Amino acid sequence: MLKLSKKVEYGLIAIRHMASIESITTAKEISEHYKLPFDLLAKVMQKLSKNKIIASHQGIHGGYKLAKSADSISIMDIIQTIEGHIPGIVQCIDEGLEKCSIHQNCTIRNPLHKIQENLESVFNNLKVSELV
Amino acid sequence: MLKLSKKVEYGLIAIRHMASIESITTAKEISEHYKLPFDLLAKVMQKLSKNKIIASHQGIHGGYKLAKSADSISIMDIIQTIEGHIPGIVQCIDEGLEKCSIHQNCTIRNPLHKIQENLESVFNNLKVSELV
DNA sequence: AAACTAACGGACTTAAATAGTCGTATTATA
DNA sequence: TATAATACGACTATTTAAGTCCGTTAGTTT
Ligand code: SF4
Ligand code: SF4
Repeated sequence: MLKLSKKVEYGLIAIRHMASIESITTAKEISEHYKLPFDLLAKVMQKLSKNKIIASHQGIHGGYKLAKSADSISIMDIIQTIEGHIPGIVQCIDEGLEKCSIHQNCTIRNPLHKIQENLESVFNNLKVSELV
Repeated sequence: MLKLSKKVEYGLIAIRHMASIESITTAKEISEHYKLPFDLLAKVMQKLSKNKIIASHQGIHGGYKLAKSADSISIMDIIQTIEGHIPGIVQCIDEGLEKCSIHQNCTIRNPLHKIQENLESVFNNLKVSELV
């Protein structure tokens, strides 16, 4: 409950790595350096690349590097990219109100949505450049 | 990811219900009123009772009511009671550093622990009396 | 004392989300 | 043309969450 996924952790580690070096790097390099499962990391980096957070170069001396400055990438950008959406702490935020079978009797929605806002601002305000 | 469990939601609904009325109420009453699965709700309430957040009375006119004032119960109290522990956003908080297979190479631990602190204070500072 | 009703508690099953793997295609370079 | 990298989709396995079942215990009322 309330746990970040490993994919997000791997993404954060990879992004932080790229932010700390200047040159291009590869998924293999990162997976070996940090002992991360290669296939999983590779897919995470592909998503980050697709969303223009990192830039990719195929071919024999290819790899990845940051596509923007470290202080313009928020943790939420990374989470949203990897998970596909902003994570909600309750079903009605993720899937819409109607999807929750008890929404007509729900008395806790408003306060939980306030908590959600707090949570989002925490992840929005923390930038990659502050990952120290 | 980052989602509250239904057990916690059910607990919050039940607690809020008890906070809004004066008299004793039963698990059956709440489960019917809010259309919650009885067995699951019952176990949640038993945990809340065991941790002295609500008081139980067995027997034919028994039931539950709050054991303390609504402004002295935090959302974290409820979460901690139902989940059995304070939830950590990463493995090393829940299970200890050694349990994470990559902890020796982890570069993101410190900032994530900061986020954890933020998160905890949000849940600690919100009281049942503010569930509106 | 018997019947009733509500809390108590453990074991179990099912469903869903997460984590990890595999195979293959594409692309750029040397 | 061989090589090394990204790119993608399908698949399996593991873990967690959700829900159910069944029997027990304990007060109340008749
Ligand atoms: S119970 Fe209320 S807060 Fe939870 S998902 Fe349903 S509507 Fe949203
Ligand atoms: S990767 Fe780092 S932050 Fe995540 S659980 Fe392991 S030690 Fe903790």
